[in-house]
Amino acid sequence: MSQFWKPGTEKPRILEDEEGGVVYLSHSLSSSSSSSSSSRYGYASIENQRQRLPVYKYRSAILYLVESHATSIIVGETGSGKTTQIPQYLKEAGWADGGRLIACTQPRRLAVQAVSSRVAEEMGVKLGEEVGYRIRFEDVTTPDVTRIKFLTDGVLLREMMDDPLLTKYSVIMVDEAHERSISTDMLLGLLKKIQRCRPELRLIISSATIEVKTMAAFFQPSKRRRRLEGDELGPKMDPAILSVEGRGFNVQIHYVEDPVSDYVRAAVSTVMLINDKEPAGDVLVFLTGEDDIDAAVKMLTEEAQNIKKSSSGLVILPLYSGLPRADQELVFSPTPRGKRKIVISTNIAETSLTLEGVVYVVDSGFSKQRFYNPISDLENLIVAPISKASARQRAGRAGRVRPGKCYRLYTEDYFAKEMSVEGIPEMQRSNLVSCVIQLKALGIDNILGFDWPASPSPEAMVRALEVLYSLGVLDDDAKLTSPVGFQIAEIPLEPMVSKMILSSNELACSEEIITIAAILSVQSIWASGRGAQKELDEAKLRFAAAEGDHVTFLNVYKGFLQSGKSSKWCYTNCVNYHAMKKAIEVRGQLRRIAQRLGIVLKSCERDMQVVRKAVTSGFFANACQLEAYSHGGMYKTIRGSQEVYIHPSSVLFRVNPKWIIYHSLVSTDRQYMRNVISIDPSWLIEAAPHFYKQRHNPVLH
DNA sequence: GAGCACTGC
Repeated sequence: MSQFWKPGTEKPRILEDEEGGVVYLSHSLSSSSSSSSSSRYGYASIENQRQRLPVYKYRSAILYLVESHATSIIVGETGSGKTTQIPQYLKEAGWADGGRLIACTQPRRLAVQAVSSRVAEEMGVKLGEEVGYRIRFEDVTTPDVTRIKFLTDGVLLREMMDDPLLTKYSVIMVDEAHERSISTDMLLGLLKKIQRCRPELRLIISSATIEVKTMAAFFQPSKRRRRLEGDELGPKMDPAILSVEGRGFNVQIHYVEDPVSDYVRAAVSTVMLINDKEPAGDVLVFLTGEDDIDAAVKMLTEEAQNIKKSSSGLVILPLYSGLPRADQELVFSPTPRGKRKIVISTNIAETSLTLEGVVYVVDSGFSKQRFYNPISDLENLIVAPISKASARQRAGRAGRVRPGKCYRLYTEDYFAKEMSVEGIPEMQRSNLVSCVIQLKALGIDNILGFDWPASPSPEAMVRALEVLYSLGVLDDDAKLTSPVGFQIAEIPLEPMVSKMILSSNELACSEEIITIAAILSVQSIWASGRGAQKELDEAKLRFAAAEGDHVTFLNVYKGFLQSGKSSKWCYTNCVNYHAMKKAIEVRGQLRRIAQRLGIVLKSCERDMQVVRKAVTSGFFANACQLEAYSHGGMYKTIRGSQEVYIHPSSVLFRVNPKWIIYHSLVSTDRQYMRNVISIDPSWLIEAAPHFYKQRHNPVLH
């Protein structure tokens, strides 16, 4: 065993850049690696395996930085082992002594589960004891026993509602911070605030991109604060930066010489070229969405049939999240001997899923990205160029098993000069209603002055404040109202859905509304079509309610319960069994929360008018009136006179009631309303007098 | 008669 640095002993040799207050560690200075030279095929103990990870060389440096700096930023490519090893190093160094906890957050649930079970295995303990995890619905930890806890960043944000200073934790490691999700950014902003009250708390920000200057600048204390701190004992407030190399193989990058006009066609011919010229190895193609992917699969299948050479066999598989589970799993099956697997995927393969055996990547340079317009309050999905960071991540997918190649369907000049370094943080591309209410609930009064890693536009924040005001969540001073505001903040759903649940109490239909809220929170309860469109439409008719989609959901739920929650029943009725199971889980959680908030669980039996009124109380802002019968029924929103249409998947498509409320809009060539319910316009003034009366709406008066 | 990049509480 090599000697590790312990607090109080001589520090390891590290270069310090006092000017910027940033610590760099050059590779040559790192402590000697004790990576074992035993054959990689031979037996290696867990300890040996741990020591072979690139991060191991930096063990004492990391512990030194964490001891001496309030915030350490660790840059490490995939395969460095930072996620599994750093929490263990911290525990070994005593950071979990005295009943304290080490936290490590992840953006995704699956990662939380995978990483925690790996770490438990390495430590030789039972998952849920010394090492545990927590995600929504699953708290696999034991109080006073668990020392290392993996959790989603969303869960840690929720934990702050009960314990605003997160006092249980001695170190919090925020992993995958480069992804810049809304909850990661919120967490970073809040952790920076917590640090001021808890100087003993240590933060580790873990990022895969080299561009960490902005992150370091964010955690840099202001000059004034630094003066105040003076020479006090304790960690330096200046963030430290440490870079750890990854363990990926080299990936050779190829660019096109001239820009391509049709990236689907270009992707297909590139795959054919790889198949023709390159040795065995699977291919991963990044396109933007279902349409692109289906087109590419079709073209490739045709081309492959045309050549039909003796040995050339392609296994062509699409991959996107909307694909039925069984089809998704096909991409993980081993490639048959003599065949080449071609996976054509969305961004899901960039971060969420890892495919082994990929040696060639084809990168279109585009992905679908969400953009939010605070003026129209609309979120749109738009095909947009990816960032350099994304391009690098995609390329890295080719180097997991052996040296690979990445074919970029854009020019080198474009990559160098036009591609942005990093993507726009999600915070700046989204509706902020949920985010703002959560900050308010944590006592952040000055939302416009909140110190974010990347500030959203003032327009977006003002819009969120307006919506929350109209829902009665905020008062004239933009403070959370009591009890409504606090209750809505407590419910882990969009505020408009939460408002609907609160109103269901007075309307005595909480059981029905909670069912609707649960079903709206899962992707879709209908089995995705794939050639069975007719069956799906027929199945929908069996459940269809004249009132609209929300009431239809209640019928499906009733049928599912009567079948004994049968998967066979789901199959024959084109209902997605997994989605129903998830909805039932969410429903259980919501019932518990509702009870805690004093909502009486009560069914309205067959009275659907109260159900529609409850929906109206949350979604009054989405009310529309039928204007014309063109294109199957053109509606206009009452609020903004925006032209909208009922989505053909709705049970009210072509039924066209005069007044409806929609749950959400999808924007394509038109604005389509998904999940609509018919209402009586008089309910609007009843539900939101301030919202509709102040506008002197001629339609309603 | 059309479509859902990806997450999360």
